[in-house]
Amino acid sequence: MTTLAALATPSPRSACARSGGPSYCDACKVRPLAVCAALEAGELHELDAIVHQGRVAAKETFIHQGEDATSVFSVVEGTVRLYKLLSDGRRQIVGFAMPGDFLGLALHNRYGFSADAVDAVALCKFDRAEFDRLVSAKPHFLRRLHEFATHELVIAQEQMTLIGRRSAEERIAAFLLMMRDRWARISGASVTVQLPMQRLDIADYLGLTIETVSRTLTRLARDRVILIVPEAVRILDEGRLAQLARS
Amino acid sequence: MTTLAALATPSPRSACARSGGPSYCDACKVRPLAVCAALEAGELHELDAIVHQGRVAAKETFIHQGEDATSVFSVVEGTVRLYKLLSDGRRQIVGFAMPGDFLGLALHNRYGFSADAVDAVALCKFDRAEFDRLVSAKPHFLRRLHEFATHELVIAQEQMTLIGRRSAEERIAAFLLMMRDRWARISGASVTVQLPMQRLDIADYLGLTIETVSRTLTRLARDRVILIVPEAVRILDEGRLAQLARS
DNA sequence: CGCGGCCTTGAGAAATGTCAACTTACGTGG
DNA sequence: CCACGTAAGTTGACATTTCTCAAGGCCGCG
Repeated sequence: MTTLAALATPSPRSACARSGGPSYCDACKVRPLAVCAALEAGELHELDAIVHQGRVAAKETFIHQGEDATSVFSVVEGTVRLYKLLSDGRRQIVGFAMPGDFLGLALHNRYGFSADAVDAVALCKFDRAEFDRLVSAKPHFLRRLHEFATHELVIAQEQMTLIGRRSAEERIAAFLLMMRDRWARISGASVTVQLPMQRLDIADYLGLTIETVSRTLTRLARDRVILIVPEAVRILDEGRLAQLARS
Repeated sequence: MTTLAALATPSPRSACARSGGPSYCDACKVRPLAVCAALEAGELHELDAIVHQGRVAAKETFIHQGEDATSVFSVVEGTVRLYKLLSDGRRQIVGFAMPGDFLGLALHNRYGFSADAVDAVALCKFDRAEFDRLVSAKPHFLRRLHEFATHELVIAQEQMTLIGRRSAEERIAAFLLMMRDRWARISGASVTVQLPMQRLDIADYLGLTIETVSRTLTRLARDRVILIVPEAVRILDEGRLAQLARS
């Protein structure tokens, strides 16, 4: 139910998404994408020594906005939604974290957002203090973390522009292309864009309502720009979609 | 007209906002707020050796979205607006930079936004390569930069929530309180909130139109929550304003 | 004094939100 | 294996906020 309890597999000192065999981060499938890529083979065991591998079931919350930020995470598998809640229940999803993404940048040691697993998620969890110690000892690791933060900031600024200045159709088109590109980095290009999150999540990410998302997707499908399939969307007319997103 | 030309005062190796006397960063009025605070007295001369002090007149653009990110900046005086332009002229202001703020976080060495001076701006400019060299040599400086980036990210996420999920009135109220708090850090608390930017800037920051901003401010003034004065707003009923912002 | 930039105000339009009904898919238990 | 219940998604009718367009006011500056 809470952060730690949600991380079912206890296995401390286990590997970062190891695929059997000796438990070391060097077997990790997402390492090239993750922050860990900054560490060389010889340094990996230091990370290995403090990592806790975990799984979070779909819909479980493992970061609670406002709580003490005692851990940081690296997503190995699945999709995570990061969001802020207003007192009256309105929600803004500030990002989706996917394999390779780093979670836990926090100010004043408090989480600024909550995080749920969208589908089944596997992640590497680190105690913040231990992680910090490692980061302090390795400037190139800190540099990579800083690159990740900078990247996040750039994405956030683009998201502001999307939400603040673009129409519903433009937002949806841009969202689909963004998801396609993100999956492409992780698992290769495809015209089928996996959408593990539900309509409500898309709505709350784009600053729209679920009905507007549904109607807009339906319209794009009617116009043969996309094909809606369960858990995904197939892009039929990439040029048109890109045009809608730029506009 | 362009980045470098706009930085009128040539004076290389001058101080970061020095107030007369020997030209060194240790006379800088905003140093405690700026990234430079991470450097100790003994290290300051290294920064001093690569800083170029500059001034940018109101409305001049000194960072152009998409161009090579050859410099980074620290704002000393005045207000800067950072924005993204869409091809059809729509604009989203992604932030206002004020004294102590750091500018120039960039991905792939391209600026992701443009930046203009809102009023007369004084800033410290650094060649990115030289700055990077200094950062690489001083992990505690990198750490401070990372803290700044993290802070920016937190702000950006709040801004997303503001734009994506709050009404015009809530946005305006939150904006006024944010500006008040930012000025408080720089120059002390006051019920008079300086607003150096024009209505159009506020609108483009909050994802609204200038008319909606104007109407909303007028309404708040009519309800005696604020008093509108030239270049500023006086907060009359802080409780009410905070309530509107939270809601 | 008159012009131009900025701001305000009003009237009507448009995009998106709200509310409600209905469909579809899926898992559970009879 | 079917019936039911529930969660997610879609669609329609209508409401509301915000935008758009247009006019007018204020004020500093030439």
